[in-house]
Amino acid sequence: MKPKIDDVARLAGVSPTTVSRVLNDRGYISNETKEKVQDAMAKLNYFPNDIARSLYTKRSNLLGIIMPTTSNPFFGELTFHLESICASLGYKVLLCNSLNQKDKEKKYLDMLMRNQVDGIIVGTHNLGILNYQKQNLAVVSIDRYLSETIPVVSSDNYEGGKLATELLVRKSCEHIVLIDGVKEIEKSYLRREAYIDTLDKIGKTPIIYEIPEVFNVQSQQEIIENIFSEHPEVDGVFATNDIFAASFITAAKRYGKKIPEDIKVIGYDGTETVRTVLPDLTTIRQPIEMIAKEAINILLKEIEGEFTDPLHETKLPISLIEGSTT
Amino acid sequence: MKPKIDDVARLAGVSPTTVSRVLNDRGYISNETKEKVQDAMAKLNYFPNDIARSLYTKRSNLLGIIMPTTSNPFFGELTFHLESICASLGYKVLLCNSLNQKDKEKKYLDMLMRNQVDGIIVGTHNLGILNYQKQNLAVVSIDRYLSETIPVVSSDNYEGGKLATELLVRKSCEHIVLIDGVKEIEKSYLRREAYIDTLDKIGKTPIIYEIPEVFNVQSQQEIIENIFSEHPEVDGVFATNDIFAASFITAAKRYGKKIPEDIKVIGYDGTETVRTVLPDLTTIRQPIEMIAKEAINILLKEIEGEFTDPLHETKLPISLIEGSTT
DNA sequence: TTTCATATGTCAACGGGTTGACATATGAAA
DNA sequence: TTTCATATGTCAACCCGTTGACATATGAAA
Repeated sequence: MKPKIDDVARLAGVSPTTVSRVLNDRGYISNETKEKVQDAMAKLNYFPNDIARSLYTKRSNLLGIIMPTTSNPFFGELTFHLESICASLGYKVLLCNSLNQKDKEKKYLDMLMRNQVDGIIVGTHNLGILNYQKQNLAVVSIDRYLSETIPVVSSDNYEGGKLATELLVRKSCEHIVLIDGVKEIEKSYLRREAYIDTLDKIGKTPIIYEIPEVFNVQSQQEIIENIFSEHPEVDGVFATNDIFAASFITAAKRYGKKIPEDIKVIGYDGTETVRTVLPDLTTIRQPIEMIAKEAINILLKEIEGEFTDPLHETKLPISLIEGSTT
Repeated sequence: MKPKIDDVARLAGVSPTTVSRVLNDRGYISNETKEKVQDAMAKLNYFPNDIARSLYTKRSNLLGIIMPTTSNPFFGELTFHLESICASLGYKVLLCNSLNQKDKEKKYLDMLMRNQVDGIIVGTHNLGILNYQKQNLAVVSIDRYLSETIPVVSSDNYEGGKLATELLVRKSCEHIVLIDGVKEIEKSYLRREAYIDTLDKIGKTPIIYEIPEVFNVQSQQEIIENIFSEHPEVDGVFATNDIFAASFITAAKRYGKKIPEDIKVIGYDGTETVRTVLPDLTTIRQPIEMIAKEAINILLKEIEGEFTDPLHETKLPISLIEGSTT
């Protein structure tokens, strides 16, 4: 059986209250007693039961992180930073990979509520559910507009979309295709809007390809290949994430198109992984670590009840990284 | 205040015990009562407190996952699969990114113990700590030999290393360099051993480059660049992960070397991300999902106490994916 | 000598849900 | 009419650590 506080007390020859005082650094304890207790804990291999602790204190120090999937480099890196920061602040992280599936998100949310998480960081977009379940729960969203009461942290998507499109225009692309995710209600499409606006301004027509199953490589490839038959004139591609961009480049090679000579390509995200594996790719880099920091900042304020602004939105700066694909 | 079981009971007009009976599907309950209770729960937005529940049942249904970093595509994908499978089995996951740092791993382990996890899945290699802290804790390791009592799940690293090296030999490479991580005590180096054995057999000398900070892109690049000055004759490279391979290819380009004409390169892991971003890369693919499944299988058996074999090792099949870099 | 900061003990309530023991009531089958 | 499965209630103990109230003891400063 696992040792409990009474076992420690007995071995150390003190009362359970004293052990608790040592554990929580409360009241008066002599160094001598403190050491005796710590020795006993070490000897017994005692770990205080945080579950019992949480029950009494009503603070779980648990945060939920709901992401589509840590398989994706953007979310994988985001999750890493989020968790690292949480750990440094004494928060523990319950990880949820929802794959953007509504039913899974619902289940995960339920699970997080039952586990008394102090807050939730959301990187997926189906959680309209949150509205009425919210109650006092602290929530912060990354890059998704979930509801009017949930603060959003994102990078400057409009600026990013503008920078990307303008670069292609500046490089004399005449037929610029956008490869994007599917337009859904809960998600803002600022990258797309910037693309459309920028083309509008110079009298060009947007050509948009939507990839529905973000995490299904197969269908992704098929849709991208359609571009070559349906728009053989394409000479510029703005992909709203680097994976799409990479898939396009692969397809382009198969179709005998040279990059950047025949077609210029710019991606989005600029994750470390893609920067390492495909350093040539021109992309818009998101400040992933900064996003993580800011999201947690806001969430902690919500948890402490210091946060009141209902329509809070944080836009962090992006940067253009020019490789050799443009 | 959050509603509790008594609030639900009051609203439904039943006793708390009856609510508990509904929650746990225990004893006799009429459908009518069941519905009344469920309605009340819905109305109050009640979530049973899993913390209180765990305290009594002594089962947290919590698993700890300790990985170096989810930023890395291999571990990101592994974490995704592990978490997904856990979720489908009713287990919750506490995520830990240790960056392979001993002090962090120690802290994480401590945290997991305090949180009464039912088991731990380890993908890092510093946990000699586990030996004496282990007690009754169920642990399974992925690809690392932590101690004699901890089962290991991995893919067939020796076979993979052999396949990779043999491919380079078959493609007439004369000077084959291995790019590997740093050799440490707790980790097995079967990929490296296979490389050495294979070269030995045909009378060639191994040339090994070790990259210490797996997650520091900077130093990684520097070490790799040394290859060109120290071994300009190199015409084949076996990198023990795809990221190293990609870094080498980048460096090779900078040095005016053509791949595969001048130098042939094979990587390791074959993650979806790298397969998408750099599909040309020849690599040894690990069955990541299968590894995750098997690890959890074993862990659950340990938790249920059905597991006895102390020296358990599972080797899953790898496969060669030939791209155009060899 | 008095006073007070320091040091430790005892005790019980508390957090929220679970469970076993036991009581009671109803309606259908034997 | 008896019996029993079904249905629900009451009650208290339990899980484990925390905390406040209160008692007691010691030694040093005033």
